[in-house]
Amino acid sequence: MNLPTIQQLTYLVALADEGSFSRAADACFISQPALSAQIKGLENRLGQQLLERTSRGILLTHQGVQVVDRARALIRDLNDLVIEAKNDGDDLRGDIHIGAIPTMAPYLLPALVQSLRKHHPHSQLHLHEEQTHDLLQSLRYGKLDVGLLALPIEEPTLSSAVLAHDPFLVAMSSDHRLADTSSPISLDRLAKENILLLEEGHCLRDQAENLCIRSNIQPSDIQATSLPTLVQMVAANMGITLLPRSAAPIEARTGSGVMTRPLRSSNAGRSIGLIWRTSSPIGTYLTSIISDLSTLWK
Amino acid sequence: MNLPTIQQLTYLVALADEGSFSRAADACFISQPALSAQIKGLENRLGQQLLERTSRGILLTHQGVQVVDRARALIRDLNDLVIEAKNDGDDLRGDIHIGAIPTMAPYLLPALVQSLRKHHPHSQLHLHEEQTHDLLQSLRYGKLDVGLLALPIEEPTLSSAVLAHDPFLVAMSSDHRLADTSSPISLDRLAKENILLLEEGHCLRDQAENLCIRSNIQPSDIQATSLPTLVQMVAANMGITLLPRSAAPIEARTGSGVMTRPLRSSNAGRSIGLIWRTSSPIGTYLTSIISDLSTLWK
DNA sequence: TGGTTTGTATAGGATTTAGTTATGAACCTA
DNA sequence: TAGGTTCATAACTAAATCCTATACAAACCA
Repeated sequence: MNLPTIQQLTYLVALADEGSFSRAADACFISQPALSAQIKGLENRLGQQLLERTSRGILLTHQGVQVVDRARALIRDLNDLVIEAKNDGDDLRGDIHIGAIPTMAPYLLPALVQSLRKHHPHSQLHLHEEQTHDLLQSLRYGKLDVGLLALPIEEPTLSSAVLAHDPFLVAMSSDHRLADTSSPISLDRLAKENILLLEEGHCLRDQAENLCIRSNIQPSDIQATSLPTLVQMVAANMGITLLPRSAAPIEARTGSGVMTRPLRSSNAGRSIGLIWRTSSPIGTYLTSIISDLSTLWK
Repeated sequence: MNLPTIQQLTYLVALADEGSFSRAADACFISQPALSAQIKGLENRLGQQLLERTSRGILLTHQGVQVVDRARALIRDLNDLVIEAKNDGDDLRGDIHIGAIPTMAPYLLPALVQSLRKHHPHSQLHLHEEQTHDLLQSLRYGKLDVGLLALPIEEPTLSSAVLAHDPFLVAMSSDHRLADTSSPISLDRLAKENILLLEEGHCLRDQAENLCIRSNIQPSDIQATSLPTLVQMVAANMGITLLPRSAAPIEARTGSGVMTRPLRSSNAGRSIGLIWRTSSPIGTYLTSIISDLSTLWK
């Protein structure tokens, strides 16, 4: 079915208000014949005579009155739609789905959430914890809007920004023989130690493993399913591990039975970054978040 | 402000429903580039990105969801408007203003009203009593939709139809010396009588007066303000008068003190007719009324 | 890894729609 | 009867809309 145009309805309303074709045409800033043609078109589409043309102006038929009433409401609603849509511009609204990898979520998400809530108080945040691979997939499919993970990630459809560098610390039980001081320790000293790693799938595992390989260190074949578990194993003196500095305040807090020492003359670690679809408008709104967090985590 | 088009909103809704430009374009029976262009235009008008274009289809932004919701409602309302307007075709609806001249209203309006209510039960009838001149003016200005009056009336913007012929009867007091029989009476016999007429302004007066002049009869200079008054004067034996046959059943009913005799070999009288603006759609609906009444009053 | 499918965007041209001015006929008013 | 209304019509122009063809990117699949 061929629907009437909003324009036609607008003209009809003007015609009803002004009471004559010529005045209505002036009010609409178009010529009188143009208005005549549009009204005629509207009457044709509706299959109804909406008004009587008299020598003195116009008279609305009963159908005309009905249509004008509804048209007014319709135009008002359409205006509302536009206003509403235009207002919706200064901050993000609605649901934002945030994903974070498990080795970052507990330690870094709180600050991200805080910053987002500060800048975009009208949005509802939803938090998800996924490993990098799944997180990227969810991002591509629109299940997530932003991801917090380790960079670099090179993907044509995704954009990312580094927030901070997250150096690795050596974590060991407080009883461990290397725990006599908290001064930097060189990588060589770890060669004889039993190095515990996370299980496959965690990008942190890959990063730590790579570091070991590059330093000719053979890691243990015991694998932990999560960072807290890993730290528990360290606390139980089953070995030592490489712990991101960002996790230390929580995992190696005083009383945890675990202590950390930085690596000497090495900036081994991971990059903490945000990632999002390039096509998503969220990119625009993330700049302030990024500057917030990179300051905080400097 | 440049409002979005209903078409653009329709396309947006289709896009939201189908999830991809190509499928939505198919559903709308247009090409995919055409749809792309329209959606782009809509986004421009709203100043908002409504959706993300991904390699796999589309994702609605938060603004997109909002706009789609409102757009659905708008399209539904517009459809309602069309359906409502189209349905409004089989019978008349709403207010119909009917005017009748005072010498017809009491006797003929009831049947007209009955017929209108039968054929157009959804309309509200409003009755007005005006003399011909004012009635025609009200008709032209749209204050009335139909008039019941004496024809012929030749006006370029008005159409009319004759319903019946309404012959004049001679009305006299039952005590009158002509009241000895109810057989036809010739015009000549009235020459010596005192003929009472209505006051100026009533078309019935003009018609009766013309008949008198043509027949060389001098009417009385006493004038009645209304037909019932005139009949009262006749009953009081102040003279006789010419009474339309349509008024007789009421004005000269048994017990009224008045009786009537037809005119011999004369079809003097008036034509009962309907009149309306040619430009008014009511003309279409009047045909059945006209056939009703012309049968009834044959 | 290369071909196919499935997405969207862009370019150029045809068509339709909406607008213009000019003009005309009917009517009101002075 | 002249002049100013009214709306309608005609002929033309401008712009919006849509088409086909093409490009290009990503996902899929053998």
